[in-house]
Amino acid sequence: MIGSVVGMEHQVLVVDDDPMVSDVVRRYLEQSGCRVRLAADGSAALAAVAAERPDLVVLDLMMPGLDGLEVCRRLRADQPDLPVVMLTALGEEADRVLGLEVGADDYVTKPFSPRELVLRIRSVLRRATGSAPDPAAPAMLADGELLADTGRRVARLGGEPVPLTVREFDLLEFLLRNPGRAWSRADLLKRVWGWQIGDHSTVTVHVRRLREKIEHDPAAPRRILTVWGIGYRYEPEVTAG
Amino acid sequence: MIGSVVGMEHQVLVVDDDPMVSDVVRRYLEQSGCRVRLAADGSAALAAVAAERPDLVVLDLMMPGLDGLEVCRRLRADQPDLPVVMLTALGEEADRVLGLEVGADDYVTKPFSPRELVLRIRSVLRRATGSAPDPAAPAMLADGELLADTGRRVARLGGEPVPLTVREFDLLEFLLRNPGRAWSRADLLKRVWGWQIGDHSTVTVHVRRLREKIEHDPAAPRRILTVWGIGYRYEPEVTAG
DNA sequence: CGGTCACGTCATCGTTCGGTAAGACTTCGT
DNA sequence: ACGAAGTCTTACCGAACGATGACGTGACCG
Repeated sequence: MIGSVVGMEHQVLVVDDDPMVSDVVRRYLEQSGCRVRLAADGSAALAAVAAERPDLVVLDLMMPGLDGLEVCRRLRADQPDLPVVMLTALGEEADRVLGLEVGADDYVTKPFSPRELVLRIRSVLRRATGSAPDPAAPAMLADGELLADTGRRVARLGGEPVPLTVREFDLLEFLLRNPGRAWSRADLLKRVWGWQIGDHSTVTVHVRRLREKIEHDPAAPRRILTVWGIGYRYEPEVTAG
Repeated sequence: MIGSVVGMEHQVLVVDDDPMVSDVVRRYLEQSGCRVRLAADGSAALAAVAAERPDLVVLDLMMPGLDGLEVCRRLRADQPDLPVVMLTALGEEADRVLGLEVGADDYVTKPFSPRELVLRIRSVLRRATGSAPDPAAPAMLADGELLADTGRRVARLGGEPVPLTVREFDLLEFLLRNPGRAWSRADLLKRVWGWQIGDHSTVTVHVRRLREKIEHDPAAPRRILTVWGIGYRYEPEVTAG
């Protein structure tokens, strides 16, 4: 059970030309307590946004006519605060960077688990509606000397700014949000990269690069620990609770 | 059973026409604390879901009669929240098929490592039960001073972390979940290693290594006891109450 | 058009793991 | 007490795994 978004019922506009997709998405969103409208193409989407004033738009990247990027740009021009979650396929040229560039608040790669999508949407909604302190999506993640400012997407180590790339920050953010537990490379690929399949060494390398930046001694990491035969685990400096 | 199992015991339905596969999967899942039901084909699966109300379904894609896709669709129509993990042979069709069309929550390609499958299943269950970012809620097996944290895959002896290898942890976990009775080496080979046949000395050696790490005096073990002529038995420090 | 940066991939290398074998030791039946 | 069967202990070695450095590509910038 996905559970309802606390407090109010949100209205979500789902824009996708494939009914197969939009239908599944709608069912899941409705289940989680959202009102849902559908639009099959870009211009319908723009019209629907004007008419319905949704709280969030789920936008497929590849569509006939106005594609997701273009729709997103026009939305941004008009309503910069309207949260947008992008749907992209793996094979598509545009990856997340492109999506984020035009101002999407999050993206989900196809094929995705509907559950995952709903979680992302809820997270974006929570952030967007600026609701009170939300333990599920704090803007600042801190552990001892290490601080991750998810708003500015900047990390600090004892006050000193640490330049992290997009991937590195995503990875760190995920680990900080899910500390203590051992995550397999496949898990990380899926939840940080949004890939269902892929080369596990990608994770290995990025963990290494991240360690290089946030561990005092990268050869003997104290935060991002290797769980042999399993994956990695973030060890909180300060034990929660 | 000793050891407060913090975190609930899930029921999982495994659907596969190949007993070879489903049997191994079942053993691993049971070892990791799930109750398991088997179904050999699609219609049996649907019946079992209706009758048993499992928390999660592991579904083979290729099956005679109703295949995994069809089963998944019908499940979705009825119970959109029931998590499904797909088993697929490495193939090209998998991506398109699996992502949206049927809404599987994850999939694992054959051949797979049973351990990886169990990790995925746990991961899906965790998300599904909505306890995602909760580092305090992994299943803990405890007996007196000894603690096995299955989330972190770390054991503790009186608070002090004890580094265990994958096999050692698996073995300990099994014994903690099945204390008090004697297990033959063949049993352990089957249920911990997933082997039907094999050298019994493998077990002997691993028990030795485990004792070395968790017994105060490995020469006079108080937890993992030898049952002469039979095998081994985990002796709970605290008698179940 | 170079130069830089991010990032995925690959090859290599050192480490760890874990199964096996062999000998020492203990238990048990006679 | 003796031999046989069972168990413990140690050492070894191939295989699996992770760390590391380097390369190729594409995006972005001057």
